[in-house]
Amino acid sequence: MTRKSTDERRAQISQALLQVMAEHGYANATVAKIADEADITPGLIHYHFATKQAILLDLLGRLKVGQDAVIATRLDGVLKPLQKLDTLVDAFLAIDEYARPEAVAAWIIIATEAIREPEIRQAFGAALDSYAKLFKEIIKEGVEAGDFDLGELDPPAGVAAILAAIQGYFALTTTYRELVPMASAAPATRRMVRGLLGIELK
Amino acid sequence: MTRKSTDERRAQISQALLQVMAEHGYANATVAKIADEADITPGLIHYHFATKQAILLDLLGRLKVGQDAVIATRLDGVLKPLQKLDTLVDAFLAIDEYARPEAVAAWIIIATEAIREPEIRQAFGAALDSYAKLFKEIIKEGVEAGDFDLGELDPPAGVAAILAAIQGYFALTTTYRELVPMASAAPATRRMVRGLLGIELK
Amino acid sequence: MTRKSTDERRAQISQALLQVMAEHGYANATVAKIADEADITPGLIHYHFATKQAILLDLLGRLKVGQDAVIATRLDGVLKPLQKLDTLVDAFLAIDEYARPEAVAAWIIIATEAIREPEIRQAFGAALDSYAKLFKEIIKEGVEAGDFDLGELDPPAGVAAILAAIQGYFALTTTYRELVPMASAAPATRRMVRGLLGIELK
Amino acid sequence: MTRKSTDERRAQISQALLQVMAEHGYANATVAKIADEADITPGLIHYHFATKQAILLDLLGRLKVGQDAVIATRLDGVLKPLQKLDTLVDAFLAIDEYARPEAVAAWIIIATEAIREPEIRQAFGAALDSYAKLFKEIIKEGVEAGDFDLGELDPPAGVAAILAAIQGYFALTTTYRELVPMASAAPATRRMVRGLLGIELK
DNA sequence: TATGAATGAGCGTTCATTCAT
DNA sequence: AATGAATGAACGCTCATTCAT
Repeated sequence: MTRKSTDERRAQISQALLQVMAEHGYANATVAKIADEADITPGLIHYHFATKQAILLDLLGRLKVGQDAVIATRLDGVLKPLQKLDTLVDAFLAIDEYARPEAVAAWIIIATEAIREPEIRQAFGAALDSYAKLFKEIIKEGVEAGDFDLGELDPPAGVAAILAAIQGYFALTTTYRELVPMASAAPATRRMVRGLLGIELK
Repeated sequence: MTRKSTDERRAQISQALLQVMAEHGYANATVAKIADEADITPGLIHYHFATKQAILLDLLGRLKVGQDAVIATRLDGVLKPLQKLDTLVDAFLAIDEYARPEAVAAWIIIATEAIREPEIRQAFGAALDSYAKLFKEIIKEGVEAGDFDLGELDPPAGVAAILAAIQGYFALTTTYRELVPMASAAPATRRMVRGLLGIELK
Repeated sequence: MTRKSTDERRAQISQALLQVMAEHGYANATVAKIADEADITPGLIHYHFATKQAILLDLLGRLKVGQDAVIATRLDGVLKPLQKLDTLVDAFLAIDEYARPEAVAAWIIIATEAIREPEIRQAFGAALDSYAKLFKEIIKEGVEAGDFDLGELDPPAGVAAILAAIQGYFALTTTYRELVPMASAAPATRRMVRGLLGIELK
Repeated sequence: MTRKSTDERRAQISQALLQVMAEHGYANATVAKIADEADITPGLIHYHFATKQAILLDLLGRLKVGQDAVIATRLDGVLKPLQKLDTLVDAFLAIDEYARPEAVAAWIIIATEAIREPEIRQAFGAALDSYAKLFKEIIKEGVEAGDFDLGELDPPAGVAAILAAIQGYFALTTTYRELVPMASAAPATRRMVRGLLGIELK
């Protein structure tokens, strides 16, 4: 076995969990399967991670960091609130919506695991909060500029709606892709966002 | 233990799974816990269901039947397509969006389990299809009547968008309720539906 | 596998632990070895006992109950304090001192396990306390009757000394029997008791 | 890490085992914990000791050497057999009976480990033999001088009794100290020794 | 001498399922 | 229809030991 640094191994193990989980779910992503996927021994996994759950938390962190990087890159130079929202929606759902299906699957598996596991719930909630904050700032910006009109709703409700649409597309494309026409998620969500924010469709 | 008819027992066991699953997830909903919740013995569960998965499938069927009944009742007498959509959205998300949180939790747990278990995937897909068909007919009706304008999208894309929003709200309220303002899901979704279908907000 | 009542099984499993522990110690008395000794499966052990430690506690209880029965029988009809003490010393150390070496080994293994395991410490302490109480009453009786003279010591110190002698003989006969001449433990302890209590040897 | 001579390291590791064992027992004194206590790495432990058991044997040797030194010092200049016995009893049990509780705990843990591990049994037996020889010579001396009268017992039986009392006090103070009144072990044992050897208490 | 990543055998425990009653 | 003892395969995890560096 070639020796690797701790961080390399941790990344490798998290990726192995990602792959295995996409096929088997979390509970059935056994340490043995993860080890097999990573081509290492189960003992080594527990040398780098105290528990299986710790791998999931590490994976969640890496998914978040990766997505944050994508968002930051795409958002760079975008000025208008509506364009920012479109960019964000694209970052989550656009053409590459099928690009990393395992990552999307992992996301909704983590969400489900968060129901019953407080530590995961907390980490998942923190990630969601971070995205929510991003959306909220943009929506407030648009409201203040007079571009957006939420009607009887307040910005947090608008944020929740957008996140729900994204999360729902994640779930649908992962569990029952046949229902979602190719490349329809981002444009449909853009239309929904406009309805939500009281913006005239041209 | 008083003897009960097979169907009563099956319903009782499915409900017990619903309760246990809401707290522990599917994998950790052990037969012993289900038996405990149902106040019967593990052996009896396997007298009525060959496998644990069979209980989940039975539960899914009962959830569907129950929801169908609610929808049929609410939809009765509603004529206009947009009103029908609003009624459906309400049936899924309205004030009683928190009314049966265990049932909602069960739904998204089943969705996640569908990722890896073909038989569950099929049953879950059938349930989704049934709802999709309902939405599609209404959308087509609205499009033909000239009430709806999907722009570059086709009806299946519109259906997927609405189902995504509903599914996403289910997930969000179950995993991270703090993010979703009380009673905002249905009105926000109504606004999104209008945007999606190109309907002017009054 | 013939079916047995829970209590029969529990007794059988505790006895199996006793046997295995005498040869391998507690840590190396694996559930697999215990199951093998009892001619059952590891799963069945955990059907009757939640943890391996629970078996040890059960065994301790059964050892105590057995020893208490022996003591009660022997003490029956004995009136004088010194005779009572001799009878007790005999009950612990006499000719049958080698009769159940596994039980004696189990006792000192439990004592050692008590060092680090609070729950075992508590149960072991309770058993010791029960014996201590017995000795203390007899010593007080003898002191009040003017038969015993502890010098500068108080009854608890006398009790501790007797228990130490018994415990020490248990340890020595179990770990290094060659050092203890056959059948010398009880008579030597009787002499020590007399010295402790200031009684003239005839 | 500053480099140290082999013997320094071995002593350091043995002491670390002593500390860890007092809290966790032998089986649970993992090499990792020992390394942690010694502030070195697990690998280095196996550079200095082939096996974990070898550390225990080394520790036993060091405990013996230390105790021998204490005994030699205390015994220096003591002439009469009974005074020698008192001095020895004190060396094992006197006021400093609580002085090095870890060492006492280690001793009885080693005794228990000796039950199942031949190599440890042998080393432990050799240590005991050495103490037994010491006691035996003194007892013989006293018998020949007419100071001691063992009654029906022979010197080895007397030796065993004294060692049992000491070992028993070790066990009791380690596992259930509440039972042993402060500073009572040595005086009580002195009285027991007198009874054993037929010496009139003044 | 020293490190710490890596191994692999084995541990206590869980649990869906079976089956004698 | 119902019980609950029993099975056996698998699980997450531990740890003494090895070894490349």
